[in-house]
Amino acid sequence: MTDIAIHWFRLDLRLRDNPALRAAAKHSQMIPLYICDTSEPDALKMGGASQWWLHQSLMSLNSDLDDQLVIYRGDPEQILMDIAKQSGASHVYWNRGYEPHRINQDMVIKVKLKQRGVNAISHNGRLLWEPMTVLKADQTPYKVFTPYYRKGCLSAAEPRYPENAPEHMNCLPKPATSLSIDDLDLSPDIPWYETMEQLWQPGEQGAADRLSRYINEAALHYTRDRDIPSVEGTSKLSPHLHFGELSPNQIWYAIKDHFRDDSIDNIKSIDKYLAELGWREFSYYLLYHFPELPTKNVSSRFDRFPWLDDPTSLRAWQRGMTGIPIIDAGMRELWQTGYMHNRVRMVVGSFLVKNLLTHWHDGAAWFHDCLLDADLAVNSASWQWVAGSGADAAPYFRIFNPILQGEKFDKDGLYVRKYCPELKDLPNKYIHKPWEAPQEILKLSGITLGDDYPQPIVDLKQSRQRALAAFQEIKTA
DNA sequence: TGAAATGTTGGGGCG
DNA sequence: ACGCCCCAACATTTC
Repeated sequence: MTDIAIHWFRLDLRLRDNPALRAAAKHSQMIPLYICDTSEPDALKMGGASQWWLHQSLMSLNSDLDDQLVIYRGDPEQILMDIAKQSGASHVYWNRGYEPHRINQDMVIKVKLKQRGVNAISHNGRLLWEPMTVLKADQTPYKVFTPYYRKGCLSAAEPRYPENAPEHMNCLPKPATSLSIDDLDLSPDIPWYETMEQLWQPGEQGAADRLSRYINEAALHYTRDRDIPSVEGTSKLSPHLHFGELSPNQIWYAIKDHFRDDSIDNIKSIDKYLAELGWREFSYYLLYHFPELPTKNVSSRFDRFPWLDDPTSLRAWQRGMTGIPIIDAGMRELWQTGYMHNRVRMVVGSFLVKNLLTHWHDGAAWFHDCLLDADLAVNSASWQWVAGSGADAAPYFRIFNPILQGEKFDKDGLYVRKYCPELKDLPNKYIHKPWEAPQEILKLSGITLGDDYPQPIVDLKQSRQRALAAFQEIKTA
């Protein structure tokens, strides 16, 4: 009798610590399968940068699988059904997703496969603590991060220790109908990704390299360096994590094991970093328990918030042409590299939602389009956090002053000068507020405001007042 | 994982 | 020497 299993790769593009893959590999033969899902809702369609990453990551995975990766495009339900039938597979394995449409899709597929006598088995390959297992004493979900993390997660059972890659994978010959990675048409025609190629190495090996570099070079100084965008003070693992090129478990234990015997001073940095993984978990948790997170304000009083709809200022923000250096540097970093430093993400988010009174949906959509690490759960939860409409969100009146943020975290203007080179000759005193520079200094620096670099599109003080006034309108209930 | 406005304190200049 | 004022530095409150 046949003993064939399918492993359905999704956001778990790795061989190591992949529970579903391990389970599939135990069968005498297996089919490693990737499906380019055309049934996804629009809001989830990948932006260009993410597509480029996916292309690279699939290349890497396929190479690790000795060119055995089977690829199709279409509706996963149909494709899985067809392949199971043609191959005679008795089992299908995958790692669970937590996005509402994926939960739904998985449920439907499970039922249909079972109707055909095929076992469908899902594993946890994505989270340290799965959302359905973490509840308050009264069986309702947490709404505040700290108790969620401390009581709900850290005091619960320890996360799974990472597993090795399967020892053997006996892959069924690849069917002739399998597409090639190029057939998926993920790589853009215009090679705008050349900058990204310099900065990133998608795939399981790239993820492992990035993790060990972080552990060896930055982890001990995380609390000191993490807010300084001109310094490599963060791990930059987010795109790798999104595509599942490594699991949070691998990060968690690589760090815990490596710094096991370290002194109390260093533990601060370690715990702070691990808590950031906790925020990622919290985002997935919120999305699971509040499936409308991507579109609906968690705090419903924001439904009445008087957002402005001004395409001109939105576009200035998107293109990094607001006239406020730290904002423009961040938005240009995003556009050029597919990434933005976390501190700057908060500052540009606050600016869009508060100083420009733009709905957080617009910010989330642009980030989703441009980020290599675009992730529905994290992106939605983070924008609601910035906007003040989320669970355990930043209070609305916490409005960042981009000048002060710049002066505090980019003191010498290194970050601004890198992404706004037209400002590079301004002295530090004015690098975060060129409009306050005396004429002669602007002239010496080769800048004509409104020509080489924009005048600020809003007055920071006035727009701050306007935001506070707008917030007053929705304050009751 | 703020910022600005307002309040308080204490050292030093000065009549 | 003393009290008064100024104001920087820090603390608290408010948004």
